[in-house]
Amino acid sequence: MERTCWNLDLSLADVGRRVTLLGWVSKKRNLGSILFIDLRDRSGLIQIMVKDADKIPDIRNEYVIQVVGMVEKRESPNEKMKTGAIEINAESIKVINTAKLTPLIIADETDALEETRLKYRYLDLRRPAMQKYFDIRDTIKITAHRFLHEHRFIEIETPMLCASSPEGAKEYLVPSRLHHGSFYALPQSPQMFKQLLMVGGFERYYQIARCFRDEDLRADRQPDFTQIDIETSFLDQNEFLTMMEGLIKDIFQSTISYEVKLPLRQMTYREAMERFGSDKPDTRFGIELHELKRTVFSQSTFAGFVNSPSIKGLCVPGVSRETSRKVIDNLNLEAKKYGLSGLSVLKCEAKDLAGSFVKFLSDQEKLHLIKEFDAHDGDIIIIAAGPLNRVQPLLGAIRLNYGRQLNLIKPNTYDLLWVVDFPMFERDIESNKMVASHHPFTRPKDEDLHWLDEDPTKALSYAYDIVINGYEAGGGTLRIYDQNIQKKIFHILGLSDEEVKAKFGYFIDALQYGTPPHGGMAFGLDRLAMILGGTENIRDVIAFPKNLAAVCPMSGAPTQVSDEQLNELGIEVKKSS
RNA sequence: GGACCAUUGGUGUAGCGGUUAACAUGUCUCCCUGUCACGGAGAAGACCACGGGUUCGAUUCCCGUAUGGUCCGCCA
Repeated sequence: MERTCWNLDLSLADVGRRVTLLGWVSKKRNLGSILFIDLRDRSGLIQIMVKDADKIPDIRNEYVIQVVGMVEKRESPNEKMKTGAIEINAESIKVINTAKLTPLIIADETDALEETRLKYRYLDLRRPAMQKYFDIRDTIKITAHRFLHEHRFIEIETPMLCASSPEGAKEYLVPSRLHHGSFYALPQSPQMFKQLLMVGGFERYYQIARCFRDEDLRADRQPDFTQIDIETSFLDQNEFLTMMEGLIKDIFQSTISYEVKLPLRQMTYREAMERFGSDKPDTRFGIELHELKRTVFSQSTFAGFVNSPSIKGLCVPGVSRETSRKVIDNLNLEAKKYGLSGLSVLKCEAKDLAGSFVKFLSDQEKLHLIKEFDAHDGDIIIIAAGPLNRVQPLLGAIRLNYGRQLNLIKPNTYDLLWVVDFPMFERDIESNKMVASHHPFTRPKDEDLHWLDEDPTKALSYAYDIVINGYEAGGGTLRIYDQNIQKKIFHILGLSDEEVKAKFGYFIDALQYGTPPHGGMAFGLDRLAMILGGTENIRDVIAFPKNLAAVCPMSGAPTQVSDEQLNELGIEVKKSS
């Protein structure tokens, strides 16, 4: 169609130029015999000025129009607009298409609820704020492509239709029409393929990879999502992390012009859990966790403390007055979520502690607590007791809630760090079996190999997460290439040779033909876009996302299919009552 | 699988055991020559999510269901 440029291509330099613009009517301001139209295209808004409003056709919001006119300097510029110094003096306006009244206001300050926005996503996406998220997302991808290409990576696509693998997240299954009763699985990640590409000799691979996980959703979790998936050969952990830091630095620079200082800090998993109660700590504010079992309460006679393997606490400044009965009830509710019967809240008043729990404390313990936290009047101290793997996450969650509630996190600040040295194994609470913390191909740290025989839970791994502002923005591991160690790991996981063969057969085979030392990671593209775009909702950076019930509010997916389709696939569906 | 919160004109909110259900915004009509969240005047627009209960009376209180959101489990 006839179009001379996009809106934001124009500036004062173009005054006097005759242009033809295309776009949507964003806003109309009719002052009688002068009419203003804000015309929106993908680049942004520009003001159209119509001197003789009677001569133009009836136009309403979101009509698609073509405007022919002269670029003029404005009598009264608008500094808030990028094109605020100029306007288009319209000679003619042509309606290219009309629009129904939209169910939501198409402006950055839309007041529509997310439910409505998702139902009419195609309209929501017209909002400049939304388009900005996708610009950022695109810039991340372009930057990654360029950086990785320059570092001799090659992008290779791996299959979407894969063999089901028994470990890890639940998979989306795709029935086979040609093989009734058999199913493909959509990849949770290209994990095995990328390792096989290392066996295949590519040395440096990447892929902007779609991944699928049939798990319950969260504000930062979608069932289909995108990773910048990376694998390299012949790099040790620090060589690899240094390279990835370069990528992250470039991404921050190109998207938001933020300079990331390198090298990034490394914090061990253990330290992150002990100090912040999270393996993805937001370290932009304090309220750190303190160990109390060995210190303040070493002599405690309180039954709840004596029998607890750990007691930890934190001190929240200045919230004593707001800490009503209801607030304390909610804290206890939070504790129950984490499998603890409750927690203790103490208020610091008149250089002493108050609250229903003080009766269980000796004077010495009270003084010790105040000193431990350097607590002042108006502060509260929250204490949780129980198994460490519940106490720490609980206090970590409470810490984060207060950090947000008290606005302790400065906006537009970025906190990047590596969390390293994850344990190889965890003990599953229900089955008491040993399970791999990451996956069974994660390489144990050289200096921890002896623990595999002595006490596997003490063995740490070459595993690393990049944590940005309290989000796990990516993670990965070095992989095992020594088959003897691999056998030992399977043994610890309680897998027999037959089970290994059945579960990982072709993969284990492949590793026996000269596998290079290798390792990699995957960045969550959606999470990066979310962090850099400044939103806490991953749905904002995904064009057509699913809601928490894994339903697409616009298309209605998943939907029922016809009996013909099912017959062809040899599938019978149980009618749910 | 579990916990909590929400559901009121198109949109977003307020509200209360008895109301003409309020406000903002959007929409429509009229007026307006420099607006830009334009302004002014007026109008239309709501079985207060659904089902049951308590009550003389329920949009309001209670229970259930549905939908949505946040979290725990889960996410090698």
